[in-house]
Amino acid sequence: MADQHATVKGMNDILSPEVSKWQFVEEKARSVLEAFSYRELRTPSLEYTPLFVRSVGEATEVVEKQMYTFDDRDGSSVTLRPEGTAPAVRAYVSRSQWNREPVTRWYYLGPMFRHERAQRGRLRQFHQIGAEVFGLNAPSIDAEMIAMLVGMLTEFGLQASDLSVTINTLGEPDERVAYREALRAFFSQHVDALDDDSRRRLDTNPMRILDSKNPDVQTIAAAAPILLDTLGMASRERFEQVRTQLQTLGIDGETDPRLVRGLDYYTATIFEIKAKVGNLGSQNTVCGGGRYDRLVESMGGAAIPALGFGMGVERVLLAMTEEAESFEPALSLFVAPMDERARLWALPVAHRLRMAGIRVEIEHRDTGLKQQLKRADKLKARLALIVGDNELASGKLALKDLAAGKQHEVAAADLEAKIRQLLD
RNA sequence: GUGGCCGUAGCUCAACUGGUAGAGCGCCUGACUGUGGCUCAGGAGGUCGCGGGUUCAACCCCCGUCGGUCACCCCA
Repeated sequence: MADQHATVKGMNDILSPEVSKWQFVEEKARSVLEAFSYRELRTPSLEYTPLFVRSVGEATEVVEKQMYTFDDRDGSSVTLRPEGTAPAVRAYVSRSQWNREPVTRWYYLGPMFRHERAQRGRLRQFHQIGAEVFGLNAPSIDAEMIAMLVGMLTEFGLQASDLSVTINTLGEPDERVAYREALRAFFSQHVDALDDDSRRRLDTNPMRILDSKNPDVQTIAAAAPILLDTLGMASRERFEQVRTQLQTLGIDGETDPRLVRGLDYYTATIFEIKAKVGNLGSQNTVCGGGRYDRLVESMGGAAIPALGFGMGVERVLLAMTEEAESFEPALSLFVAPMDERARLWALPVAHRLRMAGIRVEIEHRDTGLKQQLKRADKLKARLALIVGDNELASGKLALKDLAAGKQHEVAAADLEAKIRQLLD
């Protein structure tokens, strides 16, 4: 397949009927987000490289080896966005949004790019539905967002019982730094028992050792200090309030003290939702996010707290077990002209119906009625309009209800009304 | 980035562990000339992912490459 028709590895065409499932998810997502008072934000796909290096973090996997970075023609380094928060923050800061609006809720929907080893649920061009809230730091907004996500996934047709919500808190940056040192000290005592990955993380990000899947490392990690225990009263109380309010909203989120995030900007509450159903492989995290209370300020803005999430559209689609075909829109009417003259007469009729919002297909090829009805059937048309010499002569059109097998004689003037009546 | 498995018609797969490819579904056409879904009969469609090697001979063996997939890693 490495020919001139190949797509770039990990990047796919999306066509019907699959695209119908995409549209369904996108429409549902939009309506839920709009209901929660978010407005859409559209940012460029390409940004100057330092934006991601500074916000996502220099030592993160994403920045170190997954970004599509190249020199633009003028020599400046640019990067295809690997995630949506940094561009949103850039947009927020660049127009001093906090001066215009104390609380900003933005959502976005679009392709992200990460050069990873592709597998099921992990593409190089993948799509995220995401949102950011700037200017709020009450625990209730954290709970609101998580509950909204569960609600959105439910709207997609997933059962709440098939989702698992995990939450944790990373505390404030200074608390995190202290904890990191504590962990480093702890694991340093057990260096001999650590695998290579974990040893490497001892320097770069000791918190990641905690969610190692190596059983030996897990045994040691079980005795490691717990972040939550080391946090100050304020952080712990805040987290407790998030948990309580989540319960109020009917969400039973499980606290996982080992949950960490791979992007550096996160603070305080972080969360993840996994889907336990569908065709997801090991990549079953459907969405994740958290607070990033220092990012706006560190990007040159005011000290504005914020939080956000990213949801992987491909993964949501895999979790949804319904066939893509079932999301395909039905064809309302197939117009079958018997010959050139009939087609000439029928085309403007079809045009008017289409402009009236009815989904209509008309045969443009010279083919017999039998073939046309077969085609109508294939297209799952609800109705067929037969136009031939008889109809043109009598002025009575033949409108056939394909499912019922009943044919109706209709005057041209009554056509639209009759169609709407039969479609109900 | 590391390791395993896989790659044959549009789709799902088959071809005695070497002798130059088949089925089902789908698609097209027809079964007395203006009526579909069922049935029947025909038909089109494959450089066996690509390149190289071994061999008298390769879809089947070897190497490389591209793609997919699973696990690790990472994350949405």
